[in-house]
Amino acid sequence: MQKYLELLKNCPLFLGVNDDELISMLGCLGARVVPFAKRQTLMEEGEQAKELGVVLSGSVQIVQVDYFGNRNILSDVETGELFGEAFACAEVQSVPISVVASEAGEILFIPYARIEAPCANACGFHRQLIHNLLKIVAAKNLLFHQKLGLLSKRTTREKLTAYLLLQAKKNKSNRFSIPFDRQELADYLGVDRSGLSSELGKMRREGVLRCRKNHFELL
Amino acid sequence: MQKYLELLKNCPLFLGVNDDELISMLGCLGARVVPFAKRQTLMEEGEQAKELGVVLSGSVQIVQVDYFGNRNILSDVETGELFGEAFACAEVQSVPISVVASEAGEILFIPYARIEAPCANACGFHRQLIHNLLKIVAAKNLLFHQKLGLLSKRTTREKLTAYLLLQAKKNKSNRFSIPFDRQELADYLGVDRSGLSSELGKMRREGVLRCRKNHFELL
DNA sequence: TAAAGTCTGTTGAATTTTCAACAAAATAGG
DNA sequence: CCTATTTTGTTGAAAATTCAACAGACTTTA
Repeated sequence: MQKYLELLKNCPLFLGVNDDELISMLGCLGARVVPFAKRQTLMEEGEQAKELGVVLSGSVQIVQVDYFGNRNILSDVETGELFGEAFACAEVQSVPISVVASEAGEILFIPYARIEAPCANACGFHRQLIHNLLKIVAAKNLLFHQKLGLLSKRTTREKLTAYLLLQAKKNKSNRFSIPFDRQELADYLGVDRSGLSSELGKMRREGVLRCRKNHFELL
Repeated sequence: MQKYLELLKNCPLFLGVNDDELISMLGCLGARVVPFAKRQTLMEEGEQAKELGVVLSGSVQIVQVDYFGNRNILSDVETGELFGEAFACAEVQSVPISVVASEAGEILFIPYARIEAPCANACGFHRQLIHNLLKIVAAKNLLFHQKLGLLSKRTTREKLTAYLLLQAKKNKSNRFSIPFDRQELADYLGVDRSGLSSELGKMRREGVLRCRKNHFELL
């Protein structure tokens, strides 16, 4: 846990929390660190969402798989970010998604009940955490708006360029890496992988794009 | 305002608020009622989101329009529901959507700053409202997950049937009305209107569906 | 009630996507 | 360092979507 203190201090969930308090707070919250391997499932569709997860290292993806086995990647969660918080806050009985590790690492799981209810020690930070959570969940709403904007585009080309422009903006640079391989990007954009590859080839030939593996440059 | 008290008491935003308190609370919050006409824009893309809206009567749609004029309907907001709350909570400088009335009615606008900050009178309900907001925003996240599930389907037929099944489930009945005309439904599902119409015709001929105007029955 | 306007369903052609299959390139593991 | 596996790019054919155009049904309003 000690080695992640710096990360946690900068995590939006703990914004405004005194550095000294952080450790005792984590104890009060009943937080626990869980290591995981690549491809491991951290939260299964249908489960009850009692905890939220903070990615301490590695990365995870939020995925849905429909009746016919089509994978839909809803989002990618990087170090310092949260997952499952919306389901916990909404107190859903059955989460509609699975969380799968894309890179091995460690998660900090925090029982939501401990965040929500003022505890026996009358810790003062619950109010702050709830405020932070509200802002985080609201910000995720914005991300969903963005993603809906991508998926509502009609062609692979439009989806792809809109996605790449968003990434460039997010990274404040025309050169950036994406957290997906080709198949994952296709599942994220809701398009066919081969069509995506061929569209990338076309853009390369048109000279608007350079890419190698998951590193891209817009020209 | 008086005539909407019953509605507001059942509004998730005011869950747990004492009936007597409601009136004085609304005053303390600086809430104001605004009437609007059909097709009127209630919130414009690019604005700062300082207020959230509660639909008292009528209904509104959350829409995005891209560079080429393609309309994307993100959601439909009915009586008693909220809009703009996520942008207010996330304190965004520029909302990425517009809110347009689909039916004339009235809105209760509430400045978010008044909800968030404990007021001079030290009203006790701020904590409760924040909790309610958190749950509401988290629940909207779930709705977005659903919509992403729809949009990630590859064919018009799949999107349409998934949407109709969701509506049937939501209404707990195979007979239900939808809040969209054909063009709006197409813009909601991200498909071509004529293709949607023709798919509906096909389903009718297959005998799996009956529909007239915006009333549907699944067989 | 008539006229104007809007909404819906149909059509066929052009475009785009999906699907399946394969080979080259890259990666991982022993 | 070599082999097995995974990832990526390409292809062509089949399927589906989009687009534009139009006519009939339905609404609105004058």
